[in-house]
Amino acid sequence: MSTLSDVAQRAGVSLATASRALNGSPGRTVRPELQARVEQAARELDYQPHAAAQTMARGRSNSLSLLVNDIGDPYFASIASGVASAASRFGCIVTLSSTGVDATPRVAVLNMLAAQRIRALIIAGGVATDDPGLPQLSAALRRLADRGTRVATIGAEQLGFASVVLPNTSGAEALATALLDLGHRSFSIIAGPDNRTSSSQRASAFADAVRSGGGTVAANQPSGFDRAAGYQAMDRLLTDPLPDVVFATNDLLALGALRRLREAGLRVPQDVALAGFGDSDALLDVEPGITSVLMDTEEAGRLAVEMTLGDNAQPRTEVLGFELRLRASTGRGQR
Amino acid sequence: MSTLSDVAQRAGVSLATASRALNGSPGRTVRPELQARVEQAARELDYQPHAAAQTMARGRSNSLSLLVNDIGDPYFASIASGVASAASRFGCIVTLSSTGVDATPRVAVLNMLAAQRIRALIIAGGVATDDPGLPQLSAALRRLADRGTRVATIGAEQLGFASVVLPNTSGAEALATALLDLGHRSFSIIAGPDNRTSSSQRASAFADAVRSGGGTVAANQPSGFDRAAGYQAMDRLLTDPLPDVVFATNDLLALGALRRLREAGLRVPQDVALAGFGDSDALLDVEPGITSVLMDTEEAGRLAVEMTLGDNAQPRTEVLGFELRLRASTGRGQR
DNA sequence: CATAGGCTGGAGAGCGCATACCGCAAGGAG
DNA sequence: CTCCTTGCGGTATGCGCTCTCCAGCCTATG
Repeated sequence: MSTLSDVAQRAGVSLATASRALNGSPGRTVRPELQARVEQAARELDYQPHAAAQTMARGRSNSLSLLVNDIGDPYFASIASGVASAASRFGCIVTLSSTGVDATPRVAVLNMLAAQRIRALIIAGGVATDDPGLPQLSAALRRLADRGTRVATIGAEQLGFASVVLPNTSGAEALATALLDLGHRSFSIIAGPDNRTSSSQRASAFADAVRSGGGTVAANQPSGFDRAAGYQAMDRLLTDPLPDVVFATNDLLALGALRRLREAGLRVPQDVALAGFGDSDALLDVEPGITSVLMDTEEAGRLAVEMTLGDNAQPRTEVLGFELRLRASTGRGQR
Repeated sequence: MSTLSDVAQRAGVSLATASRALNGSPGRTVRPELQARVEQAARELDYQPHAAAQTMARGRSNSLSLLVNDIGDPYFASIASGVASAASRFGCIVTLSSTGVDATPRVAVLNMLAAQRIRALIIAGGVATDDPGLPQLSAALRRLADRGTRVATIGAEQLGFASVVLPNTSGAEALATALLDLGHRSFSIIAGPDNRTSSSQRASAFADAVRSGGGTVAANQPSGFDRAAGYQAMDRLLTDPLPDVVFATNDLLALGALRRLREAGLRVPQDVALAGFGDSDALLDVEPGITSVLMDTEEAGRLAVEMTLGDNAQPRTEVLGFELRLRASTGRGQR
């Protein structure tokens, strides 16, 4: 493993010159001839800079860290994709932590990341608003930020950092309006856990929009955020007369509900219409097509990177766009 | 930002003692009283070790790197999930690179990783066997390995490193046998690109097993590896009389084919049976259920970590298990 | 022709930590 | 009671690099 001083020696220059030639130095230049000699020496020795040494000498690292609930979840995977591509444009190494939803393991991870002196931290995925570890998580985050790590969150603006805000409210409103326009009048909401801001935001914005548009919304029971929860929630809804539309606050819930409907022999949208939120890839192959609100999650990742690494002063929060995807599952309003 | 020497000073001990108290030292112990004093001082100062400095002093880092084609793809996301959880058990930081399928950008990434002096590298996802950048990729990989990085691959055993081998051959054989047992006789294969080993392995193993079981296999045309490719391949198949079964070498191809079949008004499995490979989550919500070969990709990630970080001498290659998932899409053989 | 000022190369001081080595004290064996 | 061993704390070196400071040269200017 050759070092910079090997390169310098071989090129017949000083360590300082070799460093300047290979990695540049603000406001300094190296005579082209020496520059070339150094570069050739580096090539001949197959020199690779030692990132840790650079980090130490420079006093800052070039790694960015992404914290997600579950990297196996397509939602987070898609964010990771955006983060990875954007970070590579900044020459940053991306480190990944998949911590689950609880606050406590996150605190542990944050401490490891503090040791890394990471340049930026992006947190995707919320924590339950009533998680007992929340104060410690906030404190750990605050410490990181105080020490120079730029923090941004995606869909967790309540933490008080730069944030990509999901179009929960605007998207849910737009969806509700569109469904009313289609002629639907009675709605049930499968809301997911009520201690997760994104699902409760979607649910309440949807309900408000429906009511102010003259529709009715049935009370709903909190649950999980995945297919199984959707299945169970739908199961409970089956005991009462069905509404025109079941709105699930995310796609997985909607898919779980769909499964229960199929098992009950009910047709979508003839017997009941169904809508989700997120328009994740999981909807791609389902028949009938499920109405949903498309969020460009890759773009969310990109924006978050931009907010932390971009040099131009970025706004502290940025609202992600959305697109309504009206599909067969909500019919054409001829009901 | 307090340093170890701050801690030592506050605790009234030397730097060395503080280091030993906080991070241990092989074969050395610290008197319990001093140990406690150091720990308290660290707590009071909110001391965090400087990972780069430790890396430098120790001469090795504790980061593991995962290289995938596309982290947004559920297959890779699932591997990443396994890798992340296993790596955290080893106290390793995971860095993620999502490089696409081409060899050349991978070489660039490998150079960055070389600078990181990473402890282990896990490569998931193959490269085309005829990629012009392949020799350079091999060379870069070899250099990394020579410098002490432990390399493992998932589904790319041809690179010559420790490897988790996908059950392409055994799984495809088992599937073919099962389909023959169901009474199917004529098969078409949607094989994906023929320069990707996993798809060509599955295709040829499947074809061999079918033939030796008395069935017939139609020649197939290479294509991509995603839904669009499956759609187009199915489109071409529609011009000829349909076989009993269409086997796609991965699930996304199968889903693309399914879409084309639906558009053509053909029913699965009544008009034609359909099978995929991988049993990814994408199949979860599709009706009818698609027969596939389940691979535990999370486990693959875990195994790869074990092979690189585990201290006990690991076998150089490990074959991933599989499970046949026979579902409605291949009928019950009453045809 | 003298001198200021820009350019560029080199010397050297750290960055924060682990660890080899040294020294001292206490305890056991002879 | 002495000598050797063992246990443990401290000192100091160096990991590989960046960057500040200084010195030399060359050019421009009065």
